Amino acid sequence: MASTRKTSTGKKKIEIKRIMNENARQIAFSKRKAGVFKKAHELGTLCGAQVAVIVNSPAGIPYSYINSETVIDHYLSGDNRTPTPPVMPHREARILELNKEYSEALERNKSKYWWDPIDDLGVKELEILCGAIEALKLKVAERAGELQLSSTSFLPRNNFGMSTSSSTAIQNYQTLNFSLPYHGYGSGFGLNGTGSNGL
Amino acid sequence: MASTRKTSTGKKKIEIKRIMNENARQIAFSKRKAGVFKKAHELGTLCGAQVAVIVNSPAGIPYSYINSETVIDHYLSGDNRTPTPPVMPHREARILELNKEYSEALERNKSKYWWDPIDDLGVKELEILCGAIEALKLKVAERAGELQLSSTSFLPRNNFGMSTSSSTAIQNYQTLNFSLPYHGYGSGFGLNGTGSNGL
DNA sequence: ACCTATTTATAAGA
DNA sequence: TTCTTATAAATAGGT
Repeated sequence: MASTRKTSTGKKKIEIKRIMNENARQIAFSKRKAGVFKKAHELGTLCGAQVAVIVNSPAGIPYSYINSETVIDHYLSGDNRTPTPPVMPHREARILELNKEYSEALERNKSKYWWDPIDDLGVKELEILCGAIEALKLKVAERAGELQLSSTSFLPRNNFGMSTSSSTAIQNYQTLNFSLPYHGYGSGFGLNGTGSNGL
Repeated sequence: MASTRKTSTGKKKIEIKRIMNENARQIAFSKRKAGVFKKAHELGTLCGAQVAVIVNSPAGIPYSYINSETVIDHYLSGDNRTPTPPVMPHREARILELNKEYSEALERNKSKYWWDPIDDLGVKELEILCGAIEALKLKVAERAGELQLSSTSFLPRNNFGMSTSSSTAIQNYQTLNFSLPYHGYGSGFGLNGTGSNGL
């Protein structure tokens, strides 16, 4: 031990309100986004829960963590046949395609955390996000069917009138994992130009 | 101080892998779900980021935290006029309706954290989730337009072919806050019957 | 639900 | 951005 010099004043308690200093806000965003993704990952892993986290930076850059052990396991297991449901709506078919594409993308990117920014998949990842959201919506629609939403007077506006008959067919294709960087689209959040953070 | 008896062996480090004990897994799910929601809330508040977290318990019960200071602030400010965009697609109109409904629901429920389970809003909240997902999808579609996805050969399957012309119109109506309990639908996760946790 | 020993996250600073 | 460190916050195991 060469020195015992104190190099930090340490963490201080802060109020949960908007950080007004722009630079400090950017730093907090980076750190805490990573923290939330990590916690979401742990929740999914420890408890077997499906988790989706989508964050838009103040400048509008989307990041996300979306997991589904079910989907990933299924595809990586090599069983790529579609389950041939009684009726396969286009929407579900599309999700299956996206899941497959993503599992392939996954294999090309082995980083410490697999939600780390991937530099050359912007368009594909956005596609996958579309699919993930579709999958979540299907899940909701499925549940809506269970709750018989359409019989409630509250819901003439409901346009998710899927029959519950397709529920079991999509059981194993709900969500998927990925991350969005889209750096280079920071429409003026005024930081130093290192750029890889993409706020 | 009547006693100095040690009442706990304290936290122990655990591996991030599925918790095999069902009861322990349920407890971890409850605690960590709250933790993730809180962290997501802090990220949004501190950094002004839009955040959406959706969690399905192992039994399929959906919970979510979705924030948008923009939307809530707008509606709570009393300016409920629609912005009258050049063309208002049905989908966007629907989101506006849902946002308004939710801001009203918010006022009726003041709990420590506003994503705490609300016991009698199941159907309405599910509706709102549909709207939130729609909003997220719009956001993605908007971004897809910016990236010119439709000109990419990769995307003949893209069915989000919105024109970018509506982007600015929906700028302030992207997301909203809420929480889903849906307790009482735990399809056999086999716990003691306290029930308020809703796994 | 509450307790508390520990681990983990993170605010400041370099 | 990445590292360090003091401190705040989260939480695993128990009651």
